Amino acid sequence: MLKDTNCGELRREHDGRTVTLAGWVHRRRDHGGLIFIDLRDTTGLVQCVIDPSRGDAYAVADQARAEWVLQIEGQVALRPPETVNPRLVTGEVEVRVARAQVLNDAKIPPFHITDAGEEVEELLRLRYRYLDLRRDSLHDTIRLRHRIVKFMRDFLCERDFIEVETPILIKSTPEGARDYIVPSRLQPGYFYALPQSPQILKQLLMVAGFERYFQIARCFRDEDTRADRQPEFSQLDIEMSFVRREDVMALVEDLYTAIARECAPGKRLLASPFPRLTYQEAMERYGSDRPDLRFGLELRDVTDVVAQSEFGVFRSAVAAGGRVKALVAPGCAGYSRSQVDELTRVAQSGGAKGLATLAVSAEGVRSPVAKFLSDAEVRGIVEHSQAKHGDLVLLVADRPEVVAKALGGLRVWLGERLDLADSQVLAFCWIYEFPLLEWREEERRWDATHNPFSGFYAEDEPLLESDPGKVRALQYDLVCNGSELGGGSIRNHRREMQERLFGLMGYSPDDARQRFGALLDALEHGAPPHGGIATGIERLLMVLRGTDNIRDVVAFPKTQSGGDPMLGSPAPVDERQLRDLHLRVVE
RNA sequence: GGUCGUGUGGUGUAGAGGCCGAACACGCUGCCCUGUCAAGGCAGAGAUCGCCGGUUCGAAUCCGGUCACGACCGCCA
Repeated sequence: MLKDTNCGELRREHDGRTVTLAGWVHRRRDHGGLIFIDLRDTTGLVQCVIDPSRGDAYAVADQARAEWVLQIEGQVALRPPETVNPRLVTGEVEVRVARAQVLNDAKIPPFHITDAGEEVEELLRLRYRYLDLRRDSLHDTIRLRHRIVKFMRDFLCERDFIEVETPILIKSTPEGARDYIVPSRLQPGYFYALPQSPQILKQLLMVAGFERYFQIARCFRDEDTRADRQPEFSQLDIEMSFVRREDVMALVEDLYTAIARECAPGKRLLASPFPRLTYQEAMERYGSDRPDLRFGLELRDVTDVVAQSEFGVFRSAVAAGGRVKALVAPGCAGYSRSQVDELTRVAQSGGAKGLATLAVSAEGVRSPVAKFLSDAEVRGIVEHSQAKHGDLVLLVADRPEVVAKALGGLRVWLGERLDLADSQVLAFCWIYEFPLLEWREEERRWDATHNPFSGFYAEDEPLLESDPGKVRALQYDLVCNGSELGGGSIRNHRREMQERLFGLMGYSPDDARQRFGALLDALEHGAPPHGGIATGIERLLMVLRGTDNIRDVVAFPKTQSGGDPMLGSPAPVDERQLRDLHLRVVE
């Protein structure tokens, strides 16, 4: 080794020890005589002092510049008391340099490699990702990612799970997300697809009798990115045989509780065991199936209060089977016209046609719609919404889904604007009892709300014929701080039932065989009852690191247009390669 | 497919039709300096304002297009 000690690990008990370090010049301070070099390696940094009396070492320190790679030999010494730096973990000591050697020089960095202050344009950071990753915060995130993944592996191995790798080149099964496809050289005109998830393969492993499987699985979805979505990402994929919903949930809850304790010591769990909300309840109370439980701001139903109102917007919405719900913005009664307009835009982006507001104060209620409402109605709204003096009541009237989406969006927006969420808190919760199916009006068919292999409550079976939208799936989502960390279900392990569901989803028996033949066949060969879950690695890291940008938790992320500015991907390929693959680029 | 935002020395910003032959901070180069830690002092180099076109006597600034990056809607079983 070119080093025998890590920079960031030196402490006062190492006083007097002779060490060899190797790392990067983090900062150099030249006093004309003395030169200080903060030498950085993956563990942190330590101050090295070079005295002019050390001729060769001094010459090295004299010419060294930021990000040069040096090997330094010297003696650890306690700093003079008045020069101790309490902001550095290594600040009580320094290394008195005896010898120094340049292992490599470095160009002037294209941007400041530091977490202090300014944000560098992200494109530049991505082009030089290997430099950006040197920053403490990113470096630490990638190391945390490793610790979490290792923790998951250790945790599951201890509980008799085995990790199985499943193929990356599989078969395209249209529906769901768009597949990335890979042309076959040996079979002209045929294509592989990259997995959107190993769903079918892990179910087949259950049929194969492994009983407890997991994988840190790479998944690929050719859809537009978002702040929390990349074209490729990782999931902790789990599947278990002979389990009930409770077993899977308990396992995952134990795992995530332990991760929070071991890997995020600064964070506090809001509640343990994790609260459980039915989908119905989550939508009613929070207007979302992934509620941020770090703050209240629950939605209140005032439909009954205004059902007979003179106010046409409310009355007609109710008459059409819709609802009127309220959200209280605490302390916002004084909002200006433009601030209320902003709230309205948020509501509209959630699909609402408009937003009615009531400002509650000691003097009474001010509202642009007051003239349409009776005193009793105004009183009823204030009472039902539990608004206090100084609060602003926000009302949306529409179909229940629209009301939920609009007010749910406003709730999240207000949570941010009013800084209601404690960033040190992890509010895990489970959402369960999702509807199994939803009606797709454009395609005139039922479709799985989550996953077409989900089982459902046995007692709901008659509803499959009479009212499919009411069938409750054995599906559960793990949610934390308003982010969907993952979801899973108990699967259908009998062919007849799975085929029946495919039928409801509009697949002919032929279609179903075409797409899911291997799984359907396998279900006939003694498939055990089974279920599992898949949770996003990046989503978890985002929550733990408190970032809203997925690129912060991926070593080499892609841009919004799916490219990598460092590698220059995607890129054209040689004519020769295309020929081998029986492809021609048109246009 | 759509909506919105951003693009000025190496980096981050300022600039709102003539005051811009583009300012500031950091960085960089040179000189000075033996206890700093975002070291300090002095001097200096460095950008025609993403790209193309238009309006105007005159454009970094206004307009159109385009490219890149980002946020969002659609999409993400």
